[in-house]
Amino acid sequence: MASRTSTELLHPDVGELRFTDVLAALSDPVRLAIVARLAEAESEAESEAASESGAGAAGGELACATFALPVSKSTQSGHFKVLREAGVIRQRDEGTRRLNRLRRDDLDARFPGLLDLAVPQGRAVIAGW
Amino acid sequence: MASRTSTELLHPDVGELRFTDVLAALSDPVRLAIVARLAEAESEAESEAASESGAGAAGGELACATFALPVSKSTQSGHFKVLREAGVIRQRDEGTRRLNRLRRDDLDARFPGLLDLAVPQGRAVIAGW
DNA sequence: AGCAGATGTTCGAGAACGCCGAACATGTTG
DNA sequence: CAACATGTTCGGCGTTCTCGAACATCTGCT
Repeated sequence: MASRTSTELLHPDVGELRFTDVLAALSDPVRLAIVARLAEAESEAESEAASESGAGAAGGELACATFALPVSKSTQSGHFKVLREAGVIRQRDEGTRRLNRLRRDDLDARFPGLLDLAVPQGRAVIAGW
Repeated sequence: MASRTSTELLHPDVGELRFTDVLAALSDPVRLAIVARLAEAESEAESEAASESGAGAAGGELACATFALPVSKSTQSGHFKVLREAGVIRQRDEGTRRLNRLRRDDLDARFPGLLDLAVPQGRAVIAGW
């Protein structure tokens, strides 16, 4: 899985984030849906931490396979890669799964309001499926 | 001039604006620079109307040729077309020139805050030239 | 009217990118 | 170890982007 040869997952630093790359990453319905689902998982993790329950997406992380996307697996892989290299999500490997988390803090710091705009749009995409 | 065969310039209605198309339109440095210049022309026209002077970009409109862009003319034509069909700008023909204006009202109505985010980024692009 | 210049668009070719199925790599489980 | 599950990589195919060259339309000048 996850190409454990020697290459590590490259994530741009907060200061490295390029507006055009982030917009390009968010300008696709599938990727927008991914972002919306991650935002949902994020808030779920928050409320669960407050209520001390134990299920759900721990830490707001979701594996790639948990998204039921209407594209092939290889295309999904490409979409996650675009989001990661643009700095929209952060990925880490755990066992056979690759966990994804939204980089909300970094995005809010550099482009305040953008995620608040994109997430509802992503939800609308999902609603149309 | 502007292809006066029979096809009129098609502009999407405010309700027709698609988030993904707008983001894709804004995810290019050249187009971002165009938007920033139009925003500048817009505010110039505003202050001039207040002071009753007469020069500058009337009504916040700028002809395609007034942008000194580092791409070929045909590519510029394509960029303006993308912006228009995404609903970011409105174009109208006057004589031999095609005048462009930012659709700020429509964009602010559908995606509030997006232009406020994009315009400074476009200015940064111009500053790097 | 006629012709030259200015402003944009369209066309054709070559490069770059996106999506897919198939094959591969890695980790987990019985 | 074998079967399975999760993702990535590869090669092909179609779409999209960019450019120069040619074309179309309007304005001015003579």
